[in-house]
Amino acid sequence: MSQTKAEIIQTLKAKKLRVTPQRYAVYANLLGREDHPTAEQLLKDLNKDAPTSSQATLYSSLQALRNADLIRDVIIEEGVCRYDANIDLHHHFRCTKCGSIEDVPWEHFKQVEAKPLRDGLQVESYEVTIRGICDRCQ
Amino acid sequence: MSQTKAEIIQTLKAKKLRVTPQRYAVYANLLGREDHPTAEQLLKDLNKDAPTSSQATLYSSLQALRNADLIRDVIIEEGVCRYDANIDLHHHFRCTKCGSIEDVPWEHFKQVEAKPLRDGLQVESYEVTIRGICDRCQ
DNA sequence: CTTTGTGCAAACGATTTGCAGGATG
DNA sequence: CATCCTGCAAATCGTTTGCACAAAG
Repeated sequence: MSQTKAEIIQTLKAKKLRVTPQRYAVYANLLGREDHPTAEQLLKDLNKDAPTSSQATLYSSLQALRNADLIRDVIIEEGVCRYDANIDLHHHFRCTKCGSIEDVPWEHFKQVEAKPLRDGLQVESYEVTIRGICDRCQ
Repeated sequence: MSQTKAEIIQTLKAKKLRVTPQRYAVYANLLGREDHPTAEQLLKDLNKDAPTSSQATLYSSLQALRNADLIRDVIIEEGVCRYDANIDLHHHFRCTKCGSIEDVPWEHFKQVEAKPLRDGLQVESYEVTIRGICDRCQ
């Protein structure tokens, strides 16, 4: 999963995205974490040491990366959108106590697809969302 | 599923909710439909013929009904919350073209629960979200 | 008559947008 | 050097809140 700076830049170029420091920083940051941050958390982290991106630019970077299928939204709680640089199929677990979210490997619910849906519905994708208490919060 | 006015009022009282015309209207409306409306859609429908509820009251009614476990949120798309008077376990299908949402019976993915999650995670609930194209949009 | 709900309007938080200047390819 | 990006501030959208009045039990 870990990519070098040059590799990340290559990925962006391959998607025909202009490589700016802000856009690079957003994508590199998301690639380096698995906690599905909100825009606010992401922005705080990006600007932790030195100012890196404004709020407006962050949202525009996220939109560009999403359109290029490099990241995806995670809609799992009300009001906020979370972002995920893992675009492989997977499910999510959300702790109802601390709100943390973690990936659940696709294989965990592989059997789901076995069951066909009623005729007339064309399925594009599906995903299992699990809610519960995580290790730390027990 | 269909309930008489008296039955609905009984349900509200049983949950120790004060029965106001607004609260009754919201719950009765949600019981009478299966399309998981947003607050905006609900409000428009409630006030279609005669003014029934203000926006602020609608949200407060929804909150009261949710706290009483008579309705539940459906978080399936960005930015808006949808409401559902069907509190039985079930899954959801969302049409990526028209945005409509429909229920998928619990039995459809009954097999999901067979698979145990890793130790340390305590599961409270889970739900499958399917995205695709509905009958009308094909 | 005590408690809780209602409706208005203002407040709020997350995200989007218009626009002038700046950086990228 | 044409195109696209950035950052600021204002705008927008869904939802929440403060408060004076009204209705429910």
